[in-house]
Amino acid sequence: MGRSPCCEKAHTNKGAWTKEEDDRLISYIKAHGEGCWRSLPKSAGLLRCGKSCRLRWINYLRPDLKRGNFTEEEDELIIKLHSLLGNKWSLIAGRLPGRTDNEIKNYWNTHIRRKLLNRGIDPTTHRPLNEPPQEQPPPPPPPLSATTNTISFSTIKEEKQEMSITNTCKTMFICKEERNPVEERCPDLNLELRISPPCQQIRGVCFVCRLGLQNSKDCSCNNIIMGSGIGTSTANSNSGCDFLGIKSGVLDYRSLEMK
DNA sequence: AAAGACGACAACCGCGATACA
DNA sequence: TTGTATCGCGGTTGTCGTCTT
Repeated sequence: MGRSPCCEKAHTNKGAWTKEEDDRLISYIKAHGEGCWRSLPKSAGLLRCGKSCRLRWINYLRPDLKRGNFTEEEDELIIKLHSLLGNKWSLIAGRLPGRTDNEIKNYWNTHIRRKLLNRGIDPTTHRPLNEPPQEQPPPPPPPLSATTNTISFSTIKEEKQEMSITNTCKTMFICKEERNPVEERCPDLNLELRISPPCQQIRGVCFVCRLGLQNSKDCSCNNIIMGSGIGTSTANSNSGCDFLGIKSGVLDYRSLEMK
């Protein structure tokens, strides 16, 4: 039953990779291809965990990697993608050829985060720091045709991820605008997903409270009552209110479009 | 010049999803 | 159907180089 253990940790090297280890890994993968990470170390004569080999290959040894500084265009793309996807580094990396999730994650934490803070933007929410509470609900989003951004999800893996987002949405009462069911089967579809807090933030009670989590940090109706929240919550608006601590603006997937 | 602080990034760890026996 | 291994991901840590005092 099951499989044998991933690796014998007692007999594996840890820490920085040597040139010799790199060469062994590269030549083995060139000869046999990627995959079978579990058996790769033994076959390649490496005293490494398969997991470690995979990481080393994906992040540093792959021939298609683009090394060097990020361009301004890449910076802006990362920021935009992060505002849409959050810390989904692998998805973001999928949109930046030659860049890895680990590289982007490190770059985000060391450069972009600071860059956004200098701009007065919260790197987590992508909203202005110290944003004053809004008296009025945010204006309704402009017509879709005017706002749709195009993000191409080109790999099967990413499509799978998209599906998981959709499935998650369903379990979280997230509304999906099924404007054209045919598009769902098309790889070039515009998902037109809209993630909203449960439409029923009824009578000023947020979804978190409805789950019995009153006074939770995720409670947004406190914000309404106290008038001191991030300020976008309204009892009768679907747009712009917090949902489990995540801005619906951030979760507005209507702008994701499959290519 | 030395020591501590800080930044950058490579690598590890833990977890969830999935595959497999 | 169930238990376990594998894979892949995101968060965190460790280490090394550079800067500042």
